[in-house]
Order: sequence, then C-alpha cells, then structure tokens
Amino acid sequence: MIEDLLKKALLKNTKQRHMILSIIKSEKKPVTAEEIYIKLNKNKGNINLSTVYRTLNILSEKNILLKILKEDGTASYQINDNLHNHYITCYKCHNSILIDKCPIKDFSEKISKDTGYVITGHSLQLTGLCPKCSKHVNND
Amino acid sequence: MIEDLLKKALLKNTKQRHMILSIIKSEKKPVTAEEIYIKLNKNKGNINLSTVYRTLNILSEKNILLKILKEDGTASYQINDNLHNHYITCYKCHNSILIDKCPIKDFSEKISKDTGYVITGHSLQLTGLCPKCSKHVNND
DNA sequence: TTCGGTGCAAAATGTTTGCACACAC
DNA sequence: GTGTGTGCAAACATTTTGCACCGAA
Repeated sequence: MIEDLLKKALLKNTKQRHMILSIIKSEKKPVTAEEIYIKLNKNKGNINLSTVYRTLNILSEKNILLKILKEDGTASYQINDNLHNHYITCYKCHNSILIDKCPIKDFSEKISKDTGYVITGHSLQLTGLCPKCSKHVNND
Repeated sequence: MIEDLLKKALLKNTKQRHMILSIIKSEKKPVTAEEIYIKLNKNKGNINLSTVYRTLNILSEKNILLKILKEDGTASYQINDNLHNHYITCYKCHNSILIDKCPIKDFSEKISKDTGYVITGHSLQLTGLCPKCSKHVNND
C-alpha cells in the first residue's frame, strides 16, 4: 500500500505523492519525471513538475524508489523492490531491450561482504550495437 | 599512442584532442568535462569547453572512451580498456570506494549471446550505506 | 584546397530553489 | 495550530548548437 510506504518513510500522505507513486507502481519500465508529469496531467492531476522532482528525490533518498540514470544523464525511477530490470541500449538507433535477469543481485552479497557496505541500490546501463545496426557498421 | 587511437577512429589528430586524451589517460579515476577543461587551462592549453564536450562525445561514440554517469546525472569519462573500475557510494556521507573487479565482464558474453547485441560499454553504479553510516541509522 | 575541427555566444535541457500559500497531522 | 508540502517563477548546471573562421590532410 502506498500509504504504508509513505508512513514508513515518515512522510505525509498527500494527494500528489499518492498519485506519483501509483503511476510509478503501474509502470513496468523506469519512468522519468517528465513522463510522470505528463501522465499526471492527462489524468487532470494538475501537479507541478517541481513537486514531481521533489517527490522523486525524497523517495529515492528514503530508498523507496531506485534512481536509474540513462545514457544521456537523465534520471528514471522505479520502485525499489527486487523485481527491477536492466536494459541494453543501442548507441546507434537507441533501441533498448530488456535483460531478463539482474546480474548484480548475485554480486551484491559478495561486494557487501568485501566492502562492508549495505547495498541498497544500483544502476546498470549497458550500451552496444543492436543486431540490425551491427550489420552495417563502417565505423561512422 | 594517442595518435593511433585517433587514426583508428578516423579522426583528425588535433592539438586539442591530443591534450584532452592525454589528461584522461593520466587519470586513474573517471574525469568530467569540467575537470578536463580546468586542467587544460591550467596548462595554458586554452581550449574551449565546447570542444571538450564535442571531443568526449565523439570519442565515446567511437568507443575509445567509456562514459560513466554519476549519481547526480553528470558524466565522467575514462579510457575504454579492460581495466576500468566501478565504485560504490554511500548515500549518506557520499564516500565512495572502489570495487576491485568489474562484475559485468563475465556477464557481457551471456547477455550478448541472449540479445544479439554487441556490447561496447556499460555503466554501473552501486549505492548503499557505508559501514560507518549504517551503524547509526534511524531512517533519516 | 577541402572538409572536419574549433571558438564563441547563445540556446536548450533537466533539475533545483526561494517564497508565499495550502493542507495533513 | 504547526510544520511539512505544494505551486509558481526564476535560477541553475550541464550540455548542445549555429555560425564564422582555422588548420590537418
């Protein structure tokens, strides 16, 4: 429940936060602030973009959301459960496809043991050439 | 040799590119455009920041550099050899430490086989709590 | 000589902030 | 009622772009 998430984080349960979280929850892919903002206002939510950013920041700090950085440096967010995914993006055509299993999970434990850090999140982005583009490569 | 790198990428061997690449090569850590710019002009290089950005972009596209995104969405760059590193950053005190082995290397092959993508780069950033901070956590 | 590269200034993009008001607790 | 959260507008930081000139091949 969204209310519980907010309570757990000691945050007030406002209409805005509720709507933002429910959009993120309903998505399978990580979403950007802009995307959330657009969806909100399609549903006549009338929520300010600053509020979206502020909410995303505070929820990431509290580890309720996972901040994912895309190639271009913009951020996406998803619920920080163990079901998240990673993508590989073609640097030519910008197509991206899902990697069906998070390779970090297995590694986390080892890293945690080695470093003493409690690992709460990670961001992984692979880049490459998709099959189509790698066929007609001439290095340009 | 820097000239060879540029030749290989079919790029002209200019003074600016040479200086930028030699700064990146001399660093152990990934460096930002700004940092390169500052170092350049300390060495009275007098190179424009746009040029730095353009160079970094083109060299990343050619896979000579690896673009690394930091938590805040800004980019750093390092030479794209097999010796690069990853870091884990504490979300409280922002300390970061080195992870001594890149966990993705082993995975790349499998992913490449599964997806048909040619994997040319990746960006991995772990977040967590360092040992010191995880001791006095009370969720704020 | 040609075309790619650079410098400069200006714009675009994504994100953050200060302030006054609003609303959850 | 109090203090956290929000809307708005303005600021900010990073990165990109248009254009004229420059210089490597």
